[in-house]
Amino acid sequence: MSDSSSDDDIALSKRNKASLNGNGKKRKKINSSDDDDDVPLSKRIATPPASSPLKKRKTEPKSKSTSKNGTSKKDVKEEPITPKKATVKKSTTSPTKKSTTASKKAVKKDDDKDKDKGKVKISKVKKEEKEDTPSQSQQPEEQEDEETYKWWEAEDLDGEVKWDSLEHNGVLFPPEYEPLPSHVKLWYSGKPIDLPPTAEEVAGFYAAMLETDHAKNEVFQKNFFEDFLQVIKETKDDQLRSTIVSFDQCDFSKMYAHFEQLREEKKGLSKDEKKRIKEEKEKLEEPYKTCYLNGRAELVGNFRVEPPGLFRGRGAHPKTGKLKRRVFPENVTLNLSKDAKVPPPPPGHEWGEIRHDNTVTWLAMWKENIADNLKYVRFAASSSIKGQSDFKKFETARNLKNYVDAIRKDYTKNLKSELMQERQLASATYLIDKFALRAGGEKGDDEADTVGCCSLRFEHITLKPPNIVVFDFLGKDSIRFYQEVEVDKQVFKNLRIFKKSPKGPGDDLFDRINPSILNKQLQNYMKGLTAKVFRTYNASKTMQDQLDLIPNEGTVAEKLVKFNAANRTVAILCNHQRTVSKSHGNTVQKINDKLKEFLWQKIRLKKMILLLEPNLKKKDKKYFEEIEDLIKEDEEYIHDLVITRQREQVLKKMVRDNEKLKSENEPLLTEKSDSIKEKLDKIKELEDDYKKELKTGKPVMRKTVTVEKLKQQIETIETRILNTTLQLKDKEDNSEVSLGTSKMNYIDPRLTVMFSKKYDVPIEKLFTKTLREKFTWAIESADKDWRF
DNA sequence: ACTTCGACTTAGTACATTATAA
DNA sequence: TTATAATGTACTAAGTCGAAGT
Repeated sequence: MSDSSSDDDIALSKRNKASLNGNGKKRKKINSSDDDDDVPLSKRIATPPASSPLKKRKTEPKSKSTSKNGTSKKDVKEEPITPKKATVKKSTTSPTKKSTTASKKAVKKDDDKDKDKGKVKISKVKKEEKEDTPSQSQQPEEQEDEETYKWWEAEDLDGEVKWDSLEHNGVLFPPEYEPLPSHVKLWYSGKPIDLPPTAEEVAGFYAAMLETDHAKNEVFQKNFFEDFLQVIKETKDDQLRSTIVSFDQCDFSKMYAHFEQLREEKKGLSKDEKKRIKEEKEKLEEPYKTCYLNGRAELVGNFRVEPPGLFRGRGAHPKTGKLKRRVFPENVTLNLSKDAKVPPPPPGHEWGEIRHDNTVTWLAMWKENIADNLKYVRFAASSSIKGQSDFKKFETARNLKNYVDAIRKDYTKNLKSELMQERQLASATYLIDKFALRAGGEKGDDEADTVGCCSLRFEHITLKPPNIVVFDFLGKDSIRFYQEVEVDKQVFKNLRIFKKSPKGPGDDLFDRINPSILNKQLQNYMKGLTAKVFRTYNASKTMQDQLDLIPNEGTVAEKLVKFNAANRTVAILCNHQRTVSKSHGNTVQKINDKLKEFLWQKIRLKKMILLLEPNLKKKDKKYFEEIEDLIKEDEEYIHDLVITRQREQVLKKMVRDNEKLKSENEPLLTEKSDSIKEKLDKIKELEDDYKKELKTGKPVMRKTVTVEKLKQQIETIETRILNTTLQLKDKEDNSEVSLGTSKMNYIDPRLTVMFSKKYDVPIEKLFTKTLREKFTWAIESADKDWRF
């Protein structure tokens, strides 16, 4: 069992195979999507091709042990940080002194009062009445009720130092592994196997995912199994080691079934019990949720250490399925004030490192073992520190409008530059500006092969004279970017040059530039300008323009629809997608059936009118024209639909009633029971009527009606048809577009606030609670006339 | 000059909760 | 009231970008 060393080979042999031509570092990968040659526009191909699309959702038991593990957590929380009383920071602390040394990190952290940042004025000092109850009980509620710190009314900070004091209670570790009950085992070669807990845990990770697409992915299986073998090796159980050698012999289904059962049980819990469990969980988390930044309470974002599991890489990630190992306190570095109390590590453990670096904003950090990346515990999105940088981001983007004309003019000119590098820079900037591409840094062979602007390769664009470019590549998260667009003539020419031989598939389109060069160039125009600013700028600009088109009229619901439509144009610009839910096809089918049925009803009613007054047909030809639209097959189909549905309803109700009767020990109903039979007979009668109708083409009328009434009914149905049609269209339009990402990251929230105020649409309809908290600064600072 | 590292933002998906239809 | 669909949140992977390292 070679361990890690072999990762690379496995990792998608297919993909790397191709890479030879071009210079060494270039990767090649021509068919990112073997199987989807003609996927409809912008359909993602990230997901593994095979796999049955209609699989019902399987949830994998997240981490085993539903139980309240008994680990040490509690001990830890015994002393949450003391509420640090109000630290009234004098508003005017040393006004700006420019941070002297440019970059020394960690140099000036801690408490020397003369930080550079200075000038944060506290507009409202929070008082903490709780001070006398030092321990656990500082409830967030109380604190929330107090005035929150309005940093946006304070002066800005600018500089290296991010805080003056920082206190927190560390991080929450996942519960220890609890071995499965003895009757649940991994089976191998048809026999149950005893696994030591560490190995069983890993097997369980896979078992829990058995019905997911991941588990069916070969790379995933390979990576998982390799690491599984490695863990077995680490157990030093030589016999076991020699037993388990082949993935194909492993049968995880028993374990899977067990997890399913646990899930069911959990679902079946009574309300009270669920509530109790939840409360317990909250209590456990309590101490970690809040920290103190410069003496003020702030929420922590991800205070939970990521639990071990199998790495779920997106797209064709070479490392997908590898074991993400458990993180121990020894792996964790905490960051807090020098004079802050260091939270006690879980009993029997030590913290890896304690740091006091006030030039960064993370509270804790550890290194993950898949790609050796750092993972951070940070402040929540609603925190002042995040809010400030968010604000800054939008102000930078907003500032771009003062420069964008010049920049565009320049790059248009430079499209013809004699210098290849300049020409490439100009062309790349054009693409970023026009199509909202990302910068596109280099990626390694041990990552999914995705690209952005600077890393576009030969095969990612196709040129169609005179000036059409077809983009087709996988971007961030392996989301497909497919667009057929018209471009500037000169850009088209340039792209053709950039593709000229000897370049071929696998070669970089922009071989003279990279994001670093590009950004450096952009900085010349404006401080803080980088490639990603264009995405923010263009997104917000687009939103502003779209909102400007909306008339201030109609109901709230109508205005909301328009707002969402504007939001959608932005999402489409940024290529924000989501997978269509596997039930989507079904849903659409259902709606279509509904529509058909409405139509049928309508026509049927019209026929009735004619039965009552045949001469109307000549009088109002148009009105009755559509009767011909209904073809026999459809009619039959709908009859069947209606009849089947009614029967099912009756039977379903019977089943439900029976459950009640059963518990009361009453005799059960059957299809023979009088009440049921009566209903069924009626349906049968209806069915016969329909059959007759089908033959004669004349609806059977059992009740007396008037033409007036029928016309009225028709009208009702018509509005229903209209509504349903709209609903369907909306659903289709939206099914693969994700509005959330742009709302959260790209559209200046002040635009949304402006819309809310100007159009009188409650902000609750536009921002969810979390977004309202994140964007409090915008809600309080923008008015109805605000402009991006 | 280029690569790697560190810290931060952006992103889709899995799961939980709430709203709506039946 | 219950089943299902829509919406919202938690989670963590995957980007960007500046600075350190070589």
